[in-house]
Amino acid sequence: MAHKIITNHSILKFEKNSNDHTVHNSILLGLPKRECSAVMSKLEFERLPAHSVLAEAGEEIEFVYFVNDGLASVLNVLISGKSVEVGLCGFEGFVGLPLIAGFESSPSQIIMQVAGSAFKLAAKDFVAALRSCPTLAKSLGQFAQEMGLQSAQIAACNRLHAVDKRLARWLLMSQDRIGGVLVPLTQEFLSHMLATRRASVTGAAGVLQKAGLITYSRGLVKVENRSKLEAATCECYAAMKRQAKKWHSENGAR
Amino acid sequence: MAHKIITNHSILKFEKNSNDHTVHNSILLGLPKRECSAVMSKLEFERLPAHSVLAEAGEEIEFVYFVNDGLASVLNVLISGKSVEVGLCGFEGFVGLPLIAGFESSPSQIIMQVAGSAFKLAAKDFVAALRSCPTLAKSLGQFAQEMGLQSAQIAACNRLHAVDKRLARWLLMSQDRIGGVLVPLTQEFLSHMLATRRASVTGAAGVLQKAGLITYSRGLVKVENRSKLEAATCECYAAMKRQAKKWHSENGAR
DNA sequence: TACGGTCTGTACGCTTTCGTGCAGTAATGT
DNA sequence: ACATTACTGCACGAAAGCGTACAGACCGTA
Repeated sequence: MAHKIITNHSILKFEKNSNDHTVHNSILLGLPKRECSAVMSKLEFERLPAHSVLAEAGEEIEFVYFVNDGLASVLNVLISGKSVEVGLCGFEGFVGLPLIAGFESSPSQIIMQVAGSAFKLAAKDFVAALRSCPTLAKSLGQFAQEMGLQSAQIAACNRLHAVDKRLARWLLMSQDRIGGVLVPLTQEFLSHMLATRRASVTGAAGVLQKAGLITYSRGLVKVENRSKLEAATCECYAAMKRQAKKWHSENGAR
Repeated sequence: MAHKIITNHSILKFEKNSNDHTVHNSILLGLPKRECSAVMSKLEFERLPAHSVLAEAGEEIEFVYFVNDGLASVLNVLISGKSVEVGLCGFEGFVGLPLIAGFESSPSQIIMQVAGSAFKLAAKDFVAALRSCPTLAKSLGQFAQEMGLQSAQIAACNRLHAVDKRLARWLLMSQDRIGGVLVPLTQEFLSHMLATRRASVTGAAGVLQKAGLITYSRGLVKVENRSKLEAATCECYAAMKRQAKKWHSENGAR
């Protein structure tokens, strides 16, 4: 037992023991003091277990979330019940984007894939806060562009690239957003993300594992060789990262 | 010759003979008088032949365009040279969205698929105008959300739906944006839009034609039965339209 | 220690799409 | 009128993915 591999269980324990309300969310951290305290005073910290729903497709947005930990997926749900992931959001992001344009319903379902936490705010309070916080509005506008970029790149990737490349991309994107080398997700859920059969995920994951890029077992993927994994994925991962970096340097430079 | 089918040639003649500078662009039409005249005074009308490039992937945005006629495609171009369409824009839209968030480069290539025209403005003049036109800023923010919705839905559609459904969706979306029943595009270009082989387009188009939904010949598709075409496509077309409609009713209702 | 639930590996036949090449036909230009 | 270009139809084997099913491995709990 002593040298046993880390399991879901131990991750959950760590999560439960944590009392950390420190702000990790990039958008909140980037606000000037005045706006930050104005917004923070209204925020409520909330733990988000895996698979909790932050927004339902087609429904009115009740709360917005500044994600602090964990990983949220933006999913497009089809009538058949199948879903396709069109975006990923971690501590760098925000859930509730339509509100910044004056829209009130979310076109996508957004769920936590990896348990975490967020600072939460009622939609109408958020809209009010937005009016008095220009920096916040700007940051969220930029984040919206980044999510659009993600959707666009994923649209291309879904069309042109094989399952194993897409899996590698997904793992890299996830790792960027949750930190650490462990990605706690079963093949079943990965198959929903990539909109493919679980059997295909088994195959793709097997390829990556045999190449020594990852190890995984029962719902826990560990990235063993990050740089080789980057080499094994399609260009889409690098393309998104490059454009995001470019945008932020443009923004910082003025 | 008398009863000959309308060809590309006749469309081009019509285009060239037209002297119409009437504003059809929805965003401009939606502006209050003050903003509209402020913006319009700086705009320059420009004819846009098919395949003209409005923005180059990864490059700085020089001009923005309020599309007035024709059809622009937002393309994600991959290293291989293949491209995937991630969005469509006609008279309802605008090219240059990253600027509204303070970003200066376009992640996508945007080209005219169907010849048309636009009102054009230098990027820095646009940024200046934006500051004094809140309604414009809001409209563009909303349009950005709609383009994000498009990308997301297309990402799902590209993953899950067969070529002929996607082709039908594309034709419907195009028709909505250019008006009329004629869509002047060759199979070769359609294959780039749908990121598939031209041979696959031939097959899919043949299916639609045999079913009496469209006729086409040498670069000109004619929609013969709109409602049946809507029945023949996947849910994605209706899903996008429904959400857009919902958003606008939410916006109008307040 | 046994059990039930969850997760993973693998196999089968089938459909769709891919990559490619070639031939036929309509429009264009000189 | 003729050559050239552009567009379309089709055929071929190869490859990838799909839907499905089943068995084995692992875990927590009783």
